[in-house]
Amino acid sequence: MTISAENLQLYIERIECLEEEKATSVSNIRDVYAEAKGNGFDAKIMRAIVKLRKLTTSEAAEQETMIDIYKAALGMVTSEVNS
Amino acid sequence: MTISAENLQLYIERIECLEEEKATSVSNIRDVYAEAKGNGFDAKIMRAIVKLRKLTTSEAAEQETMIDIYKAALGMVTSEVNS
Amino acid sequence: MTISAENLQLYIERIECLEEEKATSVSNIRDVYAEAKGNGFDAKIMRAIVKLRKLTTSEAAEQETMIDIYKAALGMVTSEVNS
Amino acid sequence: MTISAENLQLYIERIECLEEEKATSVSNIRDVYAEAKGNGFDAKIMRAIVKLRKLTTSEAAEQETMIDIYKAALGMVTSEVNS
DNA sequence: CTGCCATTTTACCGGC
DNA sequence: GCCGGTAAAATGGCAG
Repeated sequence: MTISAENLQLYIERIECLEEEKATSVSNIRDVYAEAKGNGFDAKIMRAIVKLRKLTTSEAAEQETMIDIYKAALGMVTSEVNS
Repeated sequence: MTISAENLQLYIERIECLEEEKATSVSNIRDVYAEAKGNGFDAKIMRAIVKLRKLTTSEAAEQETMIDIYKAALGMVTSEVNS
Repeated sequence: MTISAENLQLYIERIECLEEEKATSVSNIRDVYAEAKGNGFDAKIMRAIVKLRKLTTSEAAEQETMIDIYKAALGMVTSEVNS
Repeated sequence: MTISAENLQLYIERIECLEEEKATSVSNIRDVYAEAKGNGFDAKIMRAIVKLRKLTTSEAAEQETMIDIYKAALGMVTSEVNS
């Protein structure tokens, strides 16, 4: 046999373990939403809030990227716009 | 009424914490695939394997069966559906 | 045979035809970028511009959705913020 | 230098036009799947079929072989790798 | 050839 | 309980 079965086995096991961890987190998140809902909160709105707070962060990075690109674009133009 | 902004705050925080956990797991999973790849394994195939092991035997079989039926209907090799 | 092979055949063919169309468009898009690049333009920047112009439209809808959700949220609060 | 904003404009417009074409195709494809589903076909399986038909026979076989090898390495049923 | 980005597919969640 | 839409994951394609 040419592929090292042992190593493969170990990788697969590590992955499956991590996936279990992940599944637990997902499950817990669902539980919190459910609990909140049980106390009168609207899950949809909560999701929107969570999403928004994520975006506020990651969107900044995105904007930065865009700005960098446009800086580059401004260096590029050499343009004859009014031709 | 006792539904309070404070409670909402707490729920949001719990969720965000759990999402961070989840993100960590996801990141770790990616790392393991990357490491495996670095040692000559094929990540795509590994993903297929992990998925297979998740499926119960009957589910996997059922899906296969369906695909075979459709293939047969289209005259794509394999088996005799109309026997 | 229990699934109507003919209908299936037809659906598959229609899909494959449409996919071909789509592939042609994709290919043409690539060609335009390549041509532009050949004339000194930076494809990356062009992609950013195209993306931006798309976002400006579809992001408006997204924002609307968010606003609606928050309107609903404001209707919901009944809040005791200062408890 | 002749690289002009006007040319850029034209390229962008051509791209946007082609992207619209592409979007139409994508939309039509979705519609066909929806119609098929409405007539009792399983869209997921149909997608699998379309994908299969794209793959050359040899590619499909190769992938299958790889999966079997990995499965064998993990002691997951099927075949004898080390023969 | 590797890493990144876009697209596509899958799974989840909320509504009917 | 199912369906539709929405978000996450995975695959594939492109540039460097």
